[in-house]
Amino acid sequence: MSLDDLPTRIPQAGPESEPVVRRVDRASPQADKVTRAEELRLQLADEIVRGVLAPGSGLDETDIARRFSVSRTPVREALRQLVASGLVESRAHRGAVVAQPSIERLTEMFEAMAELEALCAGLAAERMPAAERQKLEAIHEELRVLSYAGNPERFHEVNERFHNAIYAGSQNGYIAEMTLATRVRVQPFRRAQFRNLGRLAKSHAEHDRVVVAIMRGDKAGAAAAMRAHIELVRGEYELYAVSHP
Amino acid sequence: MSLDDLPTRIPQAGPESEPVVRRVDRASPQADKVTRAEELRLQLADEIVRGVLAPGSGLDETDIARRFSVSRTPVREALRQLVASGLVESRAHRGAVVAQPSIERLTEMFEAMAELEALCAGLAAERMPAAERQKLEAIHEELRVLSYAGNPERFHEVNERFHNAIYAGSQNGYIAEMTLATRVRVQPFRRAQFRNLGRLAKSHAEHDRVVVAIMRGDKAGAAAAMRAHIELVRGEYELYAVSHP
DNA sequence: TTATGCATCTTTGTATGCAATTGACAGCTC
DNA sequence: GAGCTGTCAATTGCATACAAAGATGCATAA
Repeated sequence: MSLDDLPTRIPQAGPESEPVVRRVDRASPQADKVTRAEELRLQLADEIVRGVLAPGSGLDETDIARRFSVSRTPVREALRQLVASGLVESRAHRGAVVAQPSIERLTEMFEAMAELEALCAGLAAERMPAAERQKLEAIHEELRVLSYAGNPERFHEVNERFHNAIYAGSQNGYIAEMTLATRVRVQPFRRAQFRNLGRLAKSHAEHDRVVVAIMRGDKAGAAAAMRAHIELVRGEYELYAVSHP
Repeated sequence: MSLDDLPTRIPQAGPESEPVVRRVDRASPQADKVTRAEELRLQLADEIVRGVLAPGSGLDETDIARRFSVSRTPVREALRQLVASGLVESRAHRGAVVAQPSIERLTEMFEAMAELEALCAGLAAERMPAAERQKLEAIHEELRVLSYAGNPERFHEVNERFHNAIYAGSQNGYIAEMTLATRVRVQPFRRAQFRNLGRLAKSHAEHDRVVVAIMRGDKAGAAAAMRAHIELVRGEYELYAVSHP
């Protein structure tokens, strides 16, 4: 599963400042895929992850084709790739819908995410280069400020950078991609999370334990702290799921 | 990423004996997809995993279409899905080839596999129901016999069942699928592994530590033993990779 | 009134033709 | 002779037409 081109990218260790603003982030060594199918896939994935297309929504090939002014062929290819990535489900001759996992499945996905993120945190504690550690601390500090400011959207954005930095810290691109893919798949079901403002400060406190452990090179501690963090996040979700059945 | 339909299936906890022999194992609740694209995908995936299509082989749409007596459309869809699953790589307008990861990438994948299998083993030690534990022991015993008999093909087959039983033992379908997907992706690069006959007995000895720990409910021990096992497997691979550059 | 079967209709699956992009090779210039 | 450029062939990407499989709704019978 190549996740090089999922909506959210894992920042690499290279220079932070990008000289040019591009419509789509295409810094990966793997060259651009400027096909319509690819653009559609990115667009649809983005809409699913951002909640514009709610879980369960029907994805009519003809509708989508009309909407983007292309034929059904690239739409079909995009949908197939989304099916493979788990964001979309489809059955032969019965159309495709935005994936709507069962509660049991979501529980499994959260458990997997906790374990994967814990793995990344543990590996990061062992291996993360000094420069990356400093950047992680900087992001963490940014989150501290934002947790006071109480801006959920911005917090969410920087929070993603925080987690991505830890994925990259594992120094294992494959594990980082799996972890990100799991996060992306869970994303549609945790949108409203940071609406709860008290959550921001709590989240920062949990992050703090993770960062301290990583800085200290404490593998087990970092893994445990991250696992706890994700499990608390999952707890918040359950409240949400129950109140919105 | 839905792996419900990868060439190798994770056996569930249900009754072992299947009353009817089917061409393709389709016991999943998710109904059959009897489209040509789907058949092609399974067929091609199988050929890649079995080594019939070597890494780096070109996958010409027209050739494949002729070979299977279909049009290019289902071929394209099958290839797209294989790209998404990681077994195939493709660049726009330049065709598709069987995935040929770099040594670095393969190292990452093996590390991921070690961690995922260790995770499964640990969870299995905690959660596996008694009936499944007994089946695991039975498979382990089967492997013991086969390690004497020295039949690499059969050993390989039962070995897969052994690992699949542990994936299922995690009681987490999502983690089991990720682990299996990783195994499948690595598969083309470890074909010749059990040619080395001495490896069979060693493998069984390593498995033994895993099984004992699982039976004892020793989470950490099971994880550690499995991690060690996979890392040894990786060691064997490196020898193979070096001698066949 | 309800259930069942048939007809039709919508939607997806497949085939095929054309357009666009790429990589190579030949010919030209320096 | 080396390097560049333009043209060409091969292959993929996209569009459209047609076929097939579910879904829907109505009619009819119990």
